[in-house]
Amino acid sequence: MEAEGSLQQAVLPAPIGCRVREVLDRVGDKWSVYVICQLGESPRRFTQLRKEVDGISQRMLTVTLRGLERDGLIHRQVFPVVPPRVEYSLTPLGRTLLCTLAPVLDWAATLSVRMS
Amino acid sequence: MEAEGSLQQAVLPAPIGCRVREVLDRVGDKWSVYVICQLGESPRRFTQLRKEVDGISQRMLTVTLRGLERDGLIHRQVFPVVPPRVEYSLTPLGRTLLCTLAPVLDWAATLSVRMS
DNA sequence: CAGGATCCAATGCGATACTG
DNA sequence: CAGTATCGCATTGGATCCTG
Repeated sequence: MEAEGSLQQAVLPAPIGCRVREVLDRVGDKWSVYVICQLGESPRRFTQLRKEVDGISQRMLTVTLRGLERDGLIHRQVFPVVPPRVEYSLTPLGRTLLCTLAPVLDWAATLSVRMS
Repeated sequence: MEAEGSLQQAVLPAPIGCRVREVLDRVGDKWSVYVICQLGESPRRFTQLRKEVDGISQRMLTVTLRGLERDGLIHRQVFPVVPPRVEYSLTPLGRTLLCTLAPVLDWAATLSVRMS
């Protein structure tokens, strides 16, 4: 990689496009970012997430959580009790992603205001 | 909206998740970000983009460009000549998005290194 | 050159039913 | 409670052919 400096500029080296795609392939689906934002507040249980992430099906919550776990963005902790209790939380890596996403959130918010 | 302050924190208010989805719905498809990165370098013609954005079909390039244009992220300029000449470029809004995306690029790059 | 139109395959996702 | 398994629909995207 030849240019790692001023990423503040609007003009970026081309190969970076692929990099973005890597990220988008991870969190660019319908629910991942939504779930990450929820876990950003505090650890959550399965059913709790299902209520908070509006409209998500039980299947997709499972699929999404599995994917995020496999990518090392969230941690899954099982408590060996009955009834089962499973808590999901962001890993340090997941938190860095959430931080990284913040400017994008901000951009989206600004855009929403303009388009009202 | 109740919290518009410190977006630098890892903990973000929940409703923001929807905001991210708005953005992801716009540029979270397979090719948009890729095209935006290319146009970030300089204006491009259709065929030129098709060569640079590796693997994109002619149909998807058309669809992607139309979408970005409708969302006000890129500008389409037609030169009334034969053979036709059409140039695409980022709008100011598109450039702000590209800037916003920079940290995400950086994050992805770091991640790639770790996972090698 | 820069597309529009059409057809088809792959995937994403929701609904539903069942389980330790 | 926290899942797994199966089905079927809707969307996405690629290939191909055609045009001003």
